[in-house]
Amino acid sequence: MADVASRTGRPRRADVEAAVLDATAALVGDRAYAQVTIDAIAARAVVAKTTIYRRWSSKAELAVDALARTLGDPPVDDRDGATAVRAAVGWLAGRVREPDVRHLLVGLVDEAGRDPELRARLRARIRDPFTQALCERWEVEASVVDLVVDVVLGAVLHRIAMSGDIGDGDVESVVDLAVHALFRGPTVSVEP
Amino acid sequence: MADVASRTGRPRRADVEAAVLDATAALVGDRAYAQVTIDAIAARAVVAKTTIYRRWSSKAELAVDALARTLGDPPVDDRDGATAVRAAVGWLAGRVREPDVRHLLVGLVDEAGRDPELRARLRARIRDPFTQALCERWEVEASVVDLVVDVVLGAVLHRIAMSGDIGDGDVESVVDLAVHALFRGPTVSVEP
Amino acid sequence: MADVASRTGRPRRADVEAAVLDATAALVGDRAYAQVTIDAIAARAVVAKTTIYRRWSSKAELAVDALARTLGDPPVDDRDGATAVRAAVGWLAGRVREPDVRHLLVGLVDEAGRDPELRARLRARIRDPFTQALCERWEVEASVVDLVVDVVLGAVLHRIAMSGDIGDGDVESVVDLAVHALFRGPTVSVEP
Amino acid sequence: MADVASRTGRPRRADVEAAVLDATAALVGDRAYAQVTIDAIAARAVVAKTTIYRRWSSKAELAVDALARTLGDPPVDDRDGATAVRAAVGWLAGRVREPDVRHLLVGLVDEAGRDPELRARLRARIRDPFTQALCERWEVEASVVDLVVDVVLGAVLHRIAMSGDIGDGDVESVVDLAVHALFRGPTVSVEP
DNA sequence: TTCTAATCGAGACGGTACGTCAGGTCTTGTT
DNA sequence: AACAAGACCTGACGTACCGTCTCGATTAGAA
Repeated sequence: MADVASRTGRPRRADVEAAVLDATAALVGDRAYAQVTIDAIAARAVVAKTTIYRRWSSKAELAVDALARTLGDPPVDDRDGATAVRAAVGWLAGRVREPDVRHLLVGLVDEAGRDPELRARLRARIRDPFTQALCERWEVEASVVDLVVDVVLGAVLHRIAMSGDIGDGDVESVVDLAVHALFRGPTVSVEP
Repeated sequence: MADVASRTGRPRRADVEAAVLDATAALVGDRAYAQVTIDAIAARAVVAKTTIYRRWSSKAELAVDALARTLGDPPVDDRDGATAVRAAVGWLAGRVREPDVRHLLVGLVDEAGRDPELRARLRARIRDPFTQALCERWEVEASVVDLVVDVVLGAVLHRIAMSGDIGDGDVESVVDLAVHALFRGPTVSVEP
Repeated sequence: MADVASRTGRPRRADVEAAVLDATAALVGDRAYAQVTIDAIAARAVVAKTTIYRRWSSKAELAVDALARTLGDPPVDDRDGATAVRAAVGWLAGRVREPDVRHLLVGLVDEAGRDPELRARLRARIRDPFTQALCERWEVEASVVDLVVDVVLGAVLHRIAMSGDIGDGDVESVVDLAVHALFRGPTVSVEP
Repeated sequence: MADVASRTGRPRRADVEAAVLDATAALVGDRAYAQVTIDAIAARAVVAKTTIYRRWSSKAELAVDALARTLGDPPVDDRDGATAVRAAVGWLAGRVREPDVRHLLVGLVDEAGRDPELRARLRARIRDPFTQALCERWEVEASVVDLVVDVVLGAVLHRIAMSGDIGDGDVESVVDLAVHALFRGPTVSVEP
């Protein structure tokens, strides 16, 4: 979406964006993203379908923004480095277990496979902000954090997709695994 | 599918199954799972659509079988325990990077989120055989292997979905991470 | 539409065509053709929209068939030449005054202006059969009959479009005018 | 349209009306009335869509005015009564053969069927002026002229709609037919 | 050999969502 | 006020795919 509004013409309704994104998140909390129709989103947001297509060129773009909004930012944490990082990663893992975040992310991962632009958008809006937030506060390398994020998100999503759910213990395990790699470095091979 | 062929009536063509599964894998190698239509599969396999639906009740079920067939079995390995296990997990990670396996799996993960039966089928045909193969030959607990598989598959898939590709080094990292957990136990440090 | 049904595959439902054409005529009796939606026709005929589009490539083609069916054939007439011809033309004029025939014809005339194929279809299905029926029974030239038909239909339609209705006397006048030309020849100029 | 300009506020641009009507006529010369969008007219007239809707309440009203402007008035003719009347009717027939006049009229006829106000407007702006011009100069009854006009316009339009074009001879025939009725009276022979 | 029952090919069918388009209304800032 | 620009709502469009169905034509084993 354009960052600068054009100077002329009727300005865009300011509340439309939030209404549509919230409607999307709400509907996606009940059923999977593929089951949520643009018409249903429009109806719930009390907005015309054409208004949605004027702002987002596809369902996927809309989903990225809805995900970014629903996901939110990790809570601030003043504790010691390792502890705080672990908390942040754990928060992310917890968010992905929620139905709305999960449904959006899974649906997008499916479509991202066939759309490079969507991938870039997904990185820019979802992963990068989280990674940056961590890097700004503690001394960690961005590329390593990216991998940690992918491991955590991927593992949790895949586990739920395969088993319908994931236990608290398994989430802990995955987070531990990833954070351990983050600090010790990921190349701790089993062989001597 | 029926295990026993009925005694009367025209017998089913024996070569149909392989032709359809191969056609599915071939088409899914080029485009994403959602882009591959049943009609296209039927046309490529030179088979009627009805013939497909007589054997598989839905596109998803067909995809599971196609995935199982395309994925194949891990190569036999006579080496020492830890080394062989790592090789097996590494082989799995390598297979998931291939477009056909990846597209099928991602598409199925999407649908599995809203279909418990599909989840069960997916576990039974894809994850369990692999887990069993490992458990039979080496002393590892099934539930731990399951988690390792989910971590590896999920991480690799998610990485590719986010970045379009995954480097050899990152694959190594993920496999190391997972195998390390497999032997040390995943509960490295739940408490701070 | 294809005259010969293909030998293979599920045969087309025989009653669909009549149901759709009747539904079209019925709906077009109430409102103008442009106001009648394909969805409404499908709903009234208890048929899927796709089924309609399988048989008719556009709303206009459907309308031509609906018009041909609704219009019907001129009643048989054993009387003397001139009298019978006048009766036939009068019958045509009377039919065009009916809302369903009128709405269909006006809507088609509008679209025919931008579609040569539709024009040909319109001639073949509507005007030619009527002209032929007259030529077969009495000694009249086809091209002259065509012109007479165009004069009668055009005049009645235009009159109704301009005034909302046309009186019985005016219909008589138009028919007389046209039939007079038919027998005396149209080139009876006012000048000597 | 308002007859008196209000005293306060910015005065209306005087050249807008002509620009819009000309743009309409020009666009309608190429494609059919239904294919010409208000946005296209606005763009061609270098005028905002709101400016158009401030003057005309609908596309149809605009089209009526555009038609009246494009059609123009019959040329003055000082010859003897019958000859001049025939020339005037012939001029009208000739004008209707032009693409712009024809497209506008056909499109309006379609819409007039469902809109009584449009019918009245069409009569007042198109048919009545022509009829009056004839009545003022020669001794003919208005209602008869109206019928003649409807016959000529209807016949020519319908002929073109059915055949794509109309030959000069056929136009002559139609005009002769109509004018003949005008002078002899239309009730040549209602009874057999 | 004839009968029987299931398979196969071909394609019609119902249903659901898609993304687009045009008419007409409304809301800004500018003249 | 009028105007330019463009957002907005409404309603219909024609398309695509899924999964079901109905035919005629096969193709075996059973009677």
